[in-house]
Amino acid sequence: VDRSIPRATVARLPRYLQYLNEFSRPTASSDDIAEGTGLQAAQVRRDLSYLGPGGTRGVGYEVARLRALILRALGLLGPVGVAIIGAGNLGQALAGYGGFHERGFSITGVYDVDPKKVGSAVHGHRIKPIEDVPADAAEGLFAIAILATPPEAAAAVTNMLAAAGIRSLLNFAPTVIRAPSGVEVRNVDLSTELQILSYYRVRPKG
Amino acid sequence: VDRSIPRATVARLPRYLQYLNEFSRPTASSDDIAEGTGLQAAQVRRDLSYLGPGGTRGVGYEVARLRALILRALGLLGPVGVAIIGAGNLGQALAGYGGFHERGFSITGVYDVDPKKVGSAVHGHRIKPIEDVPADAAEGLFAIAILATPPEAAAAVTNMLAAAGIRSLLNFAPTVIRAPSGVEVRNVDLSTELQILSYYRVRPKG
DNA sequence: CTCTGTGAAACACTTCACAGCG
DNA sequence: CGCTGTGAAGTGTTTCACAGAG
Repeated sequence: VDRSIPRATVARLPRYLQYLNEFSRPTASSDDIAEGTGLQAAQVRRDLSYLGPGGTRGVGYEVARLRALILRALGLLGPVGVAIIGAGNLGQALAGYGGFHERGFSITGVYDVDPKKVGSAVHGHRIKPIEDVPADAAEGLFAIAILATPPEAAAAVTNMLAAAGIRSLLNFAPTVIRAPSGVEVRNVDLSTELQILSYYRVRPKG
Repeated sequence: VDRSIPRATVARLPRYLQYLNEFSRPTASSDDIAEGTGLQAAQVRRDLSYLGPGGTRGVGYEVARLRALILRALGLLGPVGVAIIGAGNLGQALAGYGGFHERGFSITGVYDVDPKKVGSAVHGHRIKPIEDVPADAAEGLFAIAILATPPEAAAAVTNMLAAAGIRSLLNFAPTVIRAPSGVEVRNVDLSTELQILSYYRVRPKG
């Protein structure tokens, strides 16, 4: 039996979770979920089938149970530690994002190179020196790192994190990061998104 | 001849553009680009082939020409107007992002519901009332809208924009948006990204 | 010889359509 | 009867491997 879930399905699981959080009735059918998320009912059923049998034929999926199944599949049984690298504008804004705890994450550190920033606090998190990253990572303090550095620094920081055993990176710096092997990198870049949208503006439904 | 470009390729074009911007030599081979972006050389060639013949066998792609081809394919011949809906924390931060002009976009308006905010300015952009959106959109002032509203407001704003003929939305609100037909929506959500990364933290290389 | 551009094969993902459970 | 779960078909994407241009 292959226990792994297709990448495309993994990318949709958070969407189901989000929808289920706002769902009021105790059970939801694949049609309900499809309707609410804008996906096909067949796709919803296929996706959820990877989590193991979770529904009741003739009824649908028990919402509370399905939520738990998705959280377990995503590895969100307990809080997951997240480090923010870079305490500039963006890093500080991210540190202030209130939804971390509620969604199963906790900020375990905010790091910066600038000695003038180190020691001060943003949104209740003391800023630590970047040199502390390897030790904190090795200690298992955090499992995911958010890169909020200037683009020039991103490559060096990536290597430092990879060497320290961190395998999950969320990159906000507008630069191409070559993922070291075994490391999963997700890029979130405003310009990239706008450029993609620009294509579909001219050529709808490509 | 089918002139349309596969979605997966469109999503990678900005990455090529970013890489080419930092490339110093006058010509780049598919191996160079693959090396720099972390993709396969065959994929680079296939992607670029959708732009029409652009390379020289035995040499590679002329960087300046290739950049122009990609920009044209993305519909970025002249500046594209972008509206920011919602002048809260996030909306203000986005309005301050300096890279818009350089990347071919220009902010044509920042809109908010709150009468107390309307009239004041953020980063040089006067905040307009949300009621102005339909008229401004109809006038062709902007072609892409960035949603930076609270999640409760996102659905209503989406409908308003769709009715006004806007077909490209970048949604930063952490909520599920059902795209009206013909409208391309891209979601950028921190929690979603972290949840996906959490999966690969537990199960590398899925 | 180097490197592009592309048929063809391989792979991944989505959708259809329906057997069969509750 | 309503709905799940899934073979099988359909579609989209990636990779291989090489003919042929420069």
